[in-house]
Amino acid sequence: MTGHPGRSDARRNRARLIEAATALFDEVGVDTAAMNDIARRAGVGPGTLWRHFPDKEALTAEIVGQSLDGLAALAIELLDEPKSRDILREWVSALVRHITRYRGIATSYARATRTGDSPLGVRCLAVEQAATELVRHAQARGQARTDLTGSELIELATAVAWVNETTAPPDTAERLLDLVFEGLRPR
Amino acid sequence: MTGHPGRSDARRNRARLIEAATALFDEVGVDTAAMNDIARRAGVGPGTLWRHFPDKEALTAEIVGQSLDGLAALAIELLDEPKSRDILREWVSALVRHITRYRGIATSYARATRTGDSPLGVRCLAVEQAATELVRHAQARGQARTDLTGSELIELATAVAWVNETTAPPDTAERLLDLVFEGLRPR
DNA sequence: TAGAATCCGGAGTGGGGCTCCGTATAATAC
DNA sequence: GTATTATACGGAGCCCCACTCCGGATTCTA
Repeated sequence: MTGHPGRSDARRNRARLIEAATALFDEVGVDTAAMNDIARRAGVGPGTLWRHFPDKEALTAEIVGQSLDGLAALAIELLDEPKSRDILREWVSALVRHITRYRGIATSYARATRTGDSPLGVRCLAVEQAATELVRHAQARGQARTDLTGSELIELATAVAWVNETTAPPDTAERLLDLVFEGLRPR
Repeated sequence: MTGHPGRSDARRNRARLIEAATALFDEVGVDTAAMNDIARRAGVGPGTLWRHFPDKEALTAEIVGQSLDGLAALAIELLDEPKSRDILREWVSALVRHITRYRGIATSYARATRTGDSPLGVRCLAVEQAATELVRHAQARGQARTDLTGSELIELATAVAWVNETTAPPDTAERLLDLVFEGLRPR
């Protein structure tokens, strides 16, 4: 029940690395966090870090992965919710919150989506499929325009998350999402 | 009429640097273009490059600057156009085209907007003022919801430009802009 | 407890942004 | 045309970072 078999110190170091990376990502953001610092913080040599994770993206995927899977699961749950709930809006809010959880993830996420063979890319594909399903249901409920696709929804959510962590004053995400959902035109 | 007074070789080198940078930005994008490569391409030592432009952002500002000023000017022109024209949509399209002109500019633009004292930041402020004016006119024409601000418009445009050059398949910008303007809801 | 498989540590590499200073060159004065 | 001075140039070099390599240590197995 320890995941990989391998040696005991290897498992321990892997856990320490993930812990250290999570902490550093939380403090300074994914793009600013230096790999050497993560290794030092974990009490481990740089070589050990690079053996456990072939590149920085693999480490990012490991940390961001679970909550990404959670998003796919959340989408499936929402499918059965009563028609009164605005499932699409709720899910996109969760998606944006997830992407803005650590600063700099939006870029990694975007790159991973384009080249879907990486460990993070596979997860992104799952999320996109969940989005497609969710959009279909929302359309049937009359809560989304009929020509909207799951990819477009994710692209817009990622865009809002990125601008929220880059340009905009903090916590503008919800306001921007409102604008995107209702449109810039008068209703 | 040579701009800076200074020495003749200095003016010549400055011109060569801008030319080389423009070419490299066009080929590989702003973020990928290495300063040393720009200097070599201009037939100039690295030191010369750094004396003319204190950091990479200054060089970027020099190249992106003119068309940014053009955007502010375009906004003023559009104010006098007949009511049949969709001035807000046209201007935002131009803004997005400008940001996607060189790959990687969206990030520089976003950073510059937040810290408005840089050479690029000043230009961004001008664009933002133009946007505010334009939004006001569009609202008077009934072409924009009344609670929309110029900053929000720019944030969304920047977001779309970024996702268009990062995640999305090429030339999705117009489609995404349509979605943002009309909203994800059914009309 | 010895041998083998596995893993660790950290010095090292290459690239990129950026700096410093001895030297060359353009402008000016004579 | 020459000397002087201010200005600009060139490129070696610094620091930081992602990433690699291998001799040596540690864990597992028989």
